[in-house]
Amino acid sequence: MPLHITGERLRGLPFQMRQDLIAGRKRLGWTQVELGQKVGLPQPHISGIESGKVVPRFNTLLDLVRVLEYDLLLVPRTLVPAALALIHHHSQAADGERPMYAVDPSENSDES
Amino acid sequence: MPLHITGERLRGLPFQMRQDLIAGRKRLGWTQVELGQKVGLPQPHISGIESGKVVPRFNTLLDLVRVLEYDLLLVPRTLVPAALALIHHHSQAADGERPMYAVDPSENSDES
DNA sequence: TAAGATTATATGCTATTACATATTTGTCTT
DNA sequence: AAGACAAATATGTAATAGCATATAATCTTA
Repeated sequence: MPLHITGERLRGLPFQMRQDLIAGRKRLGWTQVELGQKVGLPQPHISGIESGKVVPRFNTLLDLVRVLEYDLLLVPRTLVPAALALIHHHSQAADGERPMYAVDPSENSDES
Repeated sequence: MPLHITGERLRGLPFQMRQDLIAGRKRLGWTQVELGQKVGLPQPHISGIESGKVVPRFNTLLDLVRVLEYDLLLVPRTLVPAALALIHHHSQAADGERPMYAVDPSENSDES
């Protein structure tokens, strides 16, 4: 199925991040219900987050990231390419390390 | 019960991240008003975010991170130390790249 | 096909961030 | 001390994620 990014104004998390969350969950062999239980969220919420229908709060996102064995790094943009190279070089567990700036510009912007 | 440290229900962003946001803003020589204008937020909001009184929504945080020339990376936890080493090695502008997992329980930030 | 498991959608209701505005406090400079 | 700039605090309203529940759609497997 074509995922035309434009037009479909999903104000969900960046596409790549959602893919990483889904990949992380499946890598651990968890269902949305199981993941939800570990972070205290109902399955519909996990579904909404993964599908980009809702944006979780930061703390909720942090919980998800942590149980999925990820972490969020705040990195100076000039160093992002180097960090990415390092990560990709070691890429062992699929790809879960894209920067937010790499996401398609059409899916997020200032809401002013 | 001896409180102070734990139990401090600061639902703000992780201490380190707030410090990085502040450091980034000051590195660019911006006031809270100026930063707010660039992301479309009033000064009191910037204040609340920086002081840990409120947690911005993800998109708001992303806007702040971007204008401050940072980026958020979702990294497999096993690779975080390597990424940190790389970043610290290049440490150009102080420290603006701690991982969220690094904030220990004593992240309590009520310095008063 | 049928049954079960998994995921997606729908609806109220609650909680809290976002927002606007005003006020206050603090710091620095003159 | 006074003034200007910066940052923090306070209040009220609006928008939205969180939540619980129910139900549908999809996928898997016997």
